[in-house]
Amino acid sequence: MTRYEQLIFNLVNESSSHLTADQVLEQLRVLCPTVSRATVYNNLNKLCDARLIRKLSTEGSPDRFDRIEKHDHLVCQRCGKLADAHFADLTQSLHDQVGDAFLAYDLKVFYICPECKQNQ
Amino acid sequence: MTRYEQLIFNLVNESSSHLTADQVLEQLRVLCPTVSRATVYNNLNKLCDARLIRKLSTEGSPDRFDRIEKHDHLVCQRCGKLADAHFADLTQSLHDQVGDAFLAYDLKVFYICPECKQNQ
DNA sequence: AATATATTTAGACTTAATCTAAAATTGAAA
DNA sequence: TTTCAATTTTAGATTAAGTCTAAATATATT
Repeated sequence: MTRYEQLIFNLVNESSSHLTADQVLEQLRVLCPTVSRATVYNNLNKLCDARLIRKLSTEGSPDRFDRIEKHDHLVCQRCGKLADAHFADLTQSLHDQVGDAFLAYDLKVFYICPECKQNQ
Repeated sequence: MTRYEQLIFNLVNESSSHLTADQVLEQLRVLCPTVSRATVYNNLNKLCDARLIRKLSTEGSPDRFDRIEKHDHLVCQRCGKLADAHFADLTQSLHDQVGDAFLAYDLKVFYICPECKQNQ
């Protein structure tokens, strides 16, 4: 693992906030002020390919990067904010239904987050 | 409902292939050769806001639009192709876990599609 | 028919992400 | 170590998806 790969892996894993590539760049520049945007994308993609982190495509906002550890997400329908959640595990059930071709799943639960509920 | 709203609603509902905005435009131009890209986006977004269709954010490809009727998706990890699927319904269970804030959910199941399995 | 409201249009603009080709770094072999 | 190949980084250009703008057109209301 290269230095940047390690640093970016750590940033994504230590953050609880599903960083965008831009936010990773911003954080990384604290330590390495000259690092380029392309390096951030290169390494984020490499880490995704290696399944060391995962990419979350969220509607209407740039992709976000998340730790690989299995968990689900709550997505606020109003403000778009993401929150981690742990719902009942579907792996076994889906594996049974899909067969050996099954790899993984992604469950997004849409709701109105407490802050938006308050301000409505 | 305006004429274009209706036409676009029909296209999305009659297609089994999760059309992108560009594909909707292409289809629509068969009937209305002068329709503009902005009109397609305007109406797709209006239909989404009205919950008459839904948007699928898929990683690495443009957003796709789908009928609203409840169903899940299989996503090929290799080629990215989407296929419809019906897995056990989670609505009740999620509603119980999330409470009244719950709105809906989106389940994507990653796998290797039969064609990719063949060619590997 | 007159007027207000909503929709459409073409094209400019924005944003996210990728690509490019040169420079810098790393690592292995001699 | 020096040499050479392979990898990584860089800055900036490019691409692609989607939004925005403001004028023109169409629709609805009185």
